[in-house]
Order: sequence, then C-alpha cells, then structure tokens
Amino acid sequence: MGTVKTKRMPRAVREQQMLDAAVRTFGQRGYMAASMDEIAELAGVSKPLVYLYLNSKEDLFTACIRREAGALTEAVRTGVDRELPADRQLWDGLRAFFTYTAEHPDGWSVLHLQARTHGEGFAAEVAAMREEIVAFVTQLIVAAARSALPHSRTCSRGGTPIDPDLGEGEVAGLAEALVGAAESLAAWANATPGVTARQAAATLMNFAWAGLGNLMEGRPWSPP
Amino acid sequence: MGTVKTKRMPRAVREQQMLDAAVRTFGQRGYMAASMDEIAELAGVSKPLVYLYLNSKEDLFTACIRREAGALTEAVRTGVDRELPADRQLWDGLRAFFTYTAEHPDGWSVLHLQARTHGEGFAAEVAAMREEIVAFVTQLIVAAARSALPHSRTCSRGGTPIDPDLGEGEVAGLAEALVGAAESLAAWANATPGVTARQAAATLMNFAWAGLGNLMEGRPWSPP
Amino acid sequence: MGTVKTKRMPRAVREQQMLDAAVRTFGQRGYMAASMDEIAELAGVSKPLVYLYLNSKEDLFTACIRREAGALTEAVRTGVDRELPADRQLWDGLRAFFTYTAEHPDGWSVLHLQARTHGEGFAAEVAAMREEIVAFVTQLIVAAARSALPHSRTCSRGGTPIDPDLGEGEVAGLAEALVGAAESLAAWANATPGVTARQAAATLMNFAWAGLGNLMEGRPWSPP
Amino acid sequence: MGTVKTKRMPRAVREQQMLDAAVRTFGQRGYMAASMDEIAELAGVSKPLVYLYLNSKEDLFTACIRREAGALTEAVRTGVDRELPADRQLWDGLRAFFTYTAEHPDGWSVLHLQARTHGEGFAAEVAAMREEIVAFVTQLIVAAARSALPHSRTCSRGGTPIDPDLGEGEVAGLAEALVGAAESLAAWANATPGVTARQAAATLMNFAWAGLGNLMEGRPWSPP
DNA sequence: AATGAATGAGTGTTCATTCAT
DNA sequence: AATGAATGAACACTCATTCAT
Repeated sequence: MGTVKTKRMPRAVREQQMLDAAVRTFGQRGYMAASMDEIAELAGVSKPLVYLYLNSKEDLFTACIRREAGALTEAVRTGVDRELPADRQLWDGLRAFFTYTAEHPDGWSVLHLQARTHGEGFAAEVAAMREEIVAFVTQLIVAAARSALPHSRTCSRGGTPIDPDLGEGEVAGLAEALVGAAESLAAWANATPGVTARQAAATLMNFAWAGLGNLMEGRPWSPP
Repeated sequence: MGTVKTKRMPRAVREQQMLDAAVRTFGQRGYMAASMDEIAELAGVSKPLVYLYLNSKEDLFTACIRREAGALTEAVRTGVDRELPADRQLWDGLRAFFTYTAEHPDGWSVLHLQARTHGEGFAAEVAAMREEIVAFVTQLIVAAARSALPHSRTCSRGGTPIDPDLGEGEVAGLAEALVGAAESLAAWANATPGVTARQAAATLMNFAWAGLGNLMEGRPWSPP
Repeated sequence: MGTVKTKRMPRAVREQQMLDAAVRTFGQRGYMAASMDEIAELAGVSKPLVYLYLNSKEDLFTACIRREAGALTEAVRTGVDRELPADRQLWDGLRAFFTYTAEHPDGWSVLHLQARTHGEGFAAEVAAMREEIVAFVTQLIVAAARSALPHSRTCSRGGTPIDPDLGEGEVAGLAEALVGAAESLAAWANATPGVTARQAAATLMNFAWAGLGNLMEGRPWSPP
Repeated sequence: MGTVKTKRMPRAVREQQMLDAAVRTFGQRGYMAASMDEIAELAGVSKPLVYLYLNSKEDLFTACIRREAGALTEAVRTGVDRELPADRQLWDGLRAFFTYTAEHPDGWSVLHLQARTHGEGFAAEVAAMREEIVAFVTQLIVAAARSALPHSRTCSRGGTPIDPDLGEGEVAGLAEALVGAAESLAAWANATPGVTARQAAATLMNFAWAGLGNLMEGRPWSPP
C-alpha cells in the first residue's frame, strides 16, 4: 500500500491520491495491463470509490494525462524567461524539460508512451500539449532566424541570407525534429545512469543550435 | 479475411501468414488489445494452429518484433553503400529508413510503440536493433569528424580543430539524439499527409549535418 | 430533480416524497433496475435518509405496493355505490378502475408488473389487494345471479334456472377471468392512444355482462 | 446440475441445453435477477461457452423469447383445425393454450411476465407473437358474427341483427379482453391446485362465447 | 496438417448498504 | 433532521490457452 490508509478525507485529497496511484500504475504497467484493482489498492481505497470519483478507467486515464500534461508544460513555462535571447530560452526550456521528465518518469511514460498508444482520444489529449510545445519551439526558431542575420555568429560570406523558402512546412519539420530528439533523449537519459538533465540539455543544444544557425544563414545541406 | 483460406499449406508459409496477421493486428490494436482470436481469423486459420506454430501470445509477439526488426535493418543496410562519404551514407540511410517506415506502418508501430510499452523482454528485443543502428550512426559521426578537419565544408578559420572532449559519451548522446529525431519524424511524416520520405530525410539532414559539422569544428554552443 | 430541495421538512412529508420518487422509478425502470441512488436523487434527499426512513430497498418497495394498492382500492370503492343494482356497480367499478390506472401508470406498473415478478413476498402483497377485488366481483356475480331469475333480461324460455353446478370454483374462475380481462385491458388502453377509460369499461362490460347473464340462465356453452 | 455433464457435444445440442437452463432461470428468478453464472451452471457448461454461443445476456434472453413464443404458437396452431366451426376452433385453441402454459410454466413466465417488463426490445418480441394470436381470435370473432345471424343459437326474436357499430376498434377491444382473460386465467390455473387446462378453457369459453353471441345479436349492455 | 469444443482466471463496473459527523 | 465518505459482494463479459479428434 503506497499510501497510509487514513480514513475519511475530503474528496479533493483522495482524488489526488488516486491520480498519484493511477499515474504510477499506468506508467509502469501500461494502460491496458493496469487494473483498477491495483490502482485502488495502491491508492489505499476501495475500487467503488475510484469509480465514484473518477467515473471509469478511461476517464481516470484522461485525468492522469491532463494533470501530467499540465504539470509538464507548467514546469517548462516556469523555467523559461521570455525576455531573454532565443538560445537562452531554448536552453532553459530544455533543462526544465529534462529535469521534469527525470523526476517524473511515470508521468512521462503516461504522456509519451501510454497515451499515444491507446486510442485516438488519449492521443489527441497529449497532442494538444505537444502542439503547444512545438509552437513555442517554432517561435524560438523564427526569432533566432531573425536575429541571426545582422550579427551572424560565424563567417557569413555575404552569401544569400535566410532562405526565403524556409517556409512554414520547413520550420514545422525542424521543430518536430527538435522536440522528437528531446523526447528520445529524455528516455535515453532516464535509462542511462550518470546522465544528468543538464548534460542531456547540453547535448541537444549543441546538436541543434549550431545546425539551426547554419541553416538560417542559407547554407543548408543539399541532397545529391 | 485478410488471407484467402487455402487449406493444407507448408508450415513455413502458414507461419508467415500468421506473422503478417499478427503484425497488422498488434500494430493497429496494440499488444494487449489484440486478441489471438482476431489474429487467427485474419490469418485464416484456427486458433489452435497459431498456438501449435507460435506457442503463445508472447512468443508470437517476439517473433513479430524479430521479423520486423530484421526487415528494417536489412532495408537500411541495403540502402547504404559503405564506400561512399559519410554524409552520403547518412543521407541514404535516412531515406531508406523513412521509406521503410512509411511503407510498413504496422511493423513500425510494433517496433517503435508496442514493443517498448509492454514489458522489459520485448523492449530488450528492439533495443538490440536500435543499438545496431545507433552504433552505425556513431561510426558515421566519427568518420565525419575525421574527414571534417582536412577539407572542412565551410569557412574554417583555422580555429581549434575537433574538440578533444568529444568523447564517447558525447558522441553517444549525439547519435541518440539523431536516431530519436529520426524516429519522431517517421511518426510525424506518417501522420502528416503530403510529407514524403525524401522530405523527411532532407529536413533531418539539414538539421543534423550542419550542426554536427559546426560541432566538429570546435564551435559548440556553450551553456551560460 | 423532481422535487424542489427544501430542507428540514417533517418526516411524514419526506416519506411521501420518497414514495413518490420510488413509485415513479420502480414503475419506469423496474424493481431491479431501479437504483436507490436514482430514487434518492429524484426525491431530493440523500441516500442515507432514505434508509433511515424506509429501511431497505425491499421495505421501500413494499411500502410502495401498499400505498398504491390502497389508493387503487380506495378509488374503486369510492366510485361504487353499493346500494345500486349489480350491473351498475360493476360498471362504476370498472370505470373507476380504468380511470385510476390511466392516471397512475407508474403505480399500476408497480402493482401489475413489478410486484408480481420479483419475489413471493411482493406478489403476496398485491395478491391481498387482488383478492379483495375478486371477492367484490364475486359478490356482484352472485347478486346478479340471484336477480337474474325473477326478471331475466332476455327471453327465458322457462328452461332450467341457475345451474346448480355453478359452484364456488366456477364463480371464482369467472371472477378471475373478469378481473384478468380488466387488467389486460388497462394495459391495452394505456398503450393504445384514443382509448378512454369509459370505452375500455364499455368494451369489457359488453363482453362480460351478457355472457354472465346467459350463463346464469343455464345456457352455458358445452364442450364437445 | 440440471443436466448431466456430458462433454464434447455438438453445438446445436449445447445451445438447446443452454436455452433450457436460461428459460428455467429467467422464468423463476426474473430477467435481472438471473445471473449468467447460474444459467451456465444449470446448463452444465462454463460461462464463456454460453457467451461464445449466445453472445450476451440480452441475446440469450431474446433467443429464449423467440424459442418459447414459437413453441407456444406452434402448440396452439397444432391444436386447432381451421376447418371446424369458429366456436370449436376457439375451444380447441384455448385448450391447447392452457395445456401448454400449464406444462411450461417457466416459458410462460418468460413470455408473459419477464419479457414485458424489461425493455422495449423484449416487449416488442412478444408483442409480435401476441398480435398473431389476437389476430387469430379476431378472425374467429368475425367468423362467429357472420354465422351468428342466420341460425342464431338462442332465441332470436328477429330483433336488430349485428350491430353496425361493431367496428374494428370494438372487435379489437373484445379480442384483447379475451386474450387478456386467457392470460390471467393461465396464471390462475397454474397457481390454483386442482384446476385443469380443460376446466380453465371451459370457464373462459362459458364466459366469452355466450357474451359474444349476445353481442352479435345486437343486445349489448348499454351504459347508463 | 488442422480444428470444433471448452474453460480458469481475470476485467471493468455497479449497487445496496453503512459509518462518522 | 440530514449527509459526505466509503465499501463488500456481486455481475456481465473477455481472453489466452488447452483438449479430443
């Protein structure tokens, strides 16, 4: 029993305990393999109470997704100061992201693995959060592109500046790749002992920032 | 019925039909939601026959993972000529990868989503394949680093050459990020109509190659 | 909520509200499908209060049966003047009966359908009421039989008077048939738009009275 | 166990055993109170087999209704010779009906009590059968009316012949009353020891036939 | 080589009922 | 007079798996 069995608590508290238990169980067992029995026991309550408060397994899972998605975006938002330069914002955001995923592996599993593999409805729920993050990253890329030309960090040979074709689709793909890389690194960092959130963030920052910079300056890699 | 119900076929053929049906079902329904009944019916055989040949649901799933992992790595291997320059090899590998995942969404779902979310055993199975790919990418990165100095693609101001700290852990992280980005882009490309394998490959190549190049040249982004 | 949620009312009133809600719910959902939750909510009170006043689902249902049975017999009793001739009494009684069942479909459903299909105890409860009515009808038949001979309504060829075999069992069967026909017609009239209580009563009166009359006069249909 | 537990029997046989058990259980416990566990045990099989063959509780109940309704109508149909006079047909039909209901009390309970109190779908299923019977009775009434005038069984004073107002609605009400009376008498006969099917039929025949006869001859009871 | 017949063990869900206040 | 919090026991239904042929 994960929670001390204290009786007669207000509904709001019990609900949080249930969500805690559910996130843990869903994250470790997976959505389908997690049984309501196990969740209830871990929460220290009877199954009917879980149903009374959370309605159904689907609703319970949705509630988990919403809570965890909110907490993750909140963590990132809090970690970033929107007044700072774009690269600094990206760096801070990545660090906040990797820190959160490292500290909440079950929640991250729910969002990243479980929610995306068990029905359109759940996937849509995370997709909303993900789009928020992708949009944020896209903003940073565009901001970086704008600031890249005047004082380009590397030798700009006066060549063609920013590619006019670096349109929406292009940027979307880049943001997608960056976010995807971050998601993968999160799992990798969690699974590899000795890799801190800071290191993961540094790795990705190195990988991405210079690449983006070069790209902005109109020197893309061109397929043969 | 997915397969015409022809009776009395050699075991090897029947097994492939079963694996086809299983990959499709696992890929679309998910491991737990897929029922042996559905798989047997889709394969056009009776359930006991599936058990006779494949033993159990777990074994059947493992067989699916092995077959699909083999097919994927084979596709990438075939697409790459190890004699060509590193960037060309990466480009060809990415194209082969995105092409394969686009043409075998169910198999890719089995490998990327299902196998990783349903037990350590299955995850280990794909991890082996993934490590193979990561190792390959790591080789490419190192090879690129070696070739980067003599004839650097961009203006090398004769600055410090390759970072001596670009050790194993660093490279591992980079390869991990690249592979992770590729995996995410595969899902994105599959889900976004109008994005071809070639475009996905180009996006990632742009994102990665220049970034790696800059990195090799000793101009990494440094955390504040 | 069916009832305005006024707090702190005397017990008797609350009990009636609960019985109202219960009759409605039992009548529409059926005994088993009706949940104490729904009844409590419809009554505008909390579930424990229902238990405090009515003890259990069984007791609540029994209370419903008693109240509705009492109301129905009272309605019939009030509609009949025991000083009038037998046929007039029957006519008035039928009219009162059909009127009541039309105006209280849920109560009628509780008595006629639910109580008879969910346990001997409940069935016995309605059986008591039914016997009262059957006894009343039996009286009327006997009274009619007595009055039939002196001034037979139709051409009495002076044939054998009342059948000496028209014993208790015989009369009981007739009363039973009449009451059963009435019950069925009640459901039919409720379900058939445009059929009034008066019409239902007339139909049955036509059907029954002449038949009874002929019977009294010793001209029964004889089996081959 | 009601059935000897013989293993491995053809599906058709098992299905009948299951329906036997289901009719008995539904008839005695009621639809909702009957548990699939009990039915399966009574049938001498495991629960999953019941589901494999009959799909769901609803489907199982529907199958019961259909089988019992078919058997009842078949029994009545078989008992009646459509070449004989109307009164003889009615007599034979009633006898067949009372005989069947006496011999299959559970089936009769399913049709008469359970099916009508648990959902529109089930009710519609029996309503079809009932309408068939009501239509048959209606035919008999009309046929009787036709044959009543020329050679009226009782003293026809040459008075007004058949009531021109004896329209469709009127006849429908009469048939409804007759069938309803029969249904009620069936329950009564079943519950009253010593009442045979023949006696029940005779009681109703006496009650109804003379009444109908008088009615045909234009001497209806008229409301005050 | 292949299958119709059958089940043990479990799932999500609901309900009548009580306790503490 | 009245309730929010909580549960034991059951139910319909499903599934991976095996047996007998």
